[in-house]
Amino acid sequence: MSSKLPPVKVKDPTTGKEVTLTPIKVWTLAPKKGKGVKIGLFKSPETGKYFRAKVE
DNA sequence: GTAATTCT
DNA sequence: AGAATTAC
Repeated sequence: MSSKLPPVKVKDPTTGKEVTLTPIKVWTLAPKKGKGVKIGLFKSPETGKYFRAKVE
C-alpha cells in the first residue's frame, strides 16, 4: 500500500485554514552550518495550489 | 545567504 | 530560471 508519510497539521496559505494533509514529499532543508528543518510539499484540497510548509 | 526539492 | 519553504 502507499501509506508512508503521516498526515500533518499545516496552515494552508491559500485559504488561511488549518488543515490536516498528507505530504506529497518530505525532505530536510539544512545548510552546512546549522540543523535545518523538515519541509513538506502539500497540495491544497480547496484551491489545488501547491505549497511547502515545515513538518515537525 | 544557505540548504533540497519541485512546481510554475 | 525563479519561486517558495525555516531559522540561523
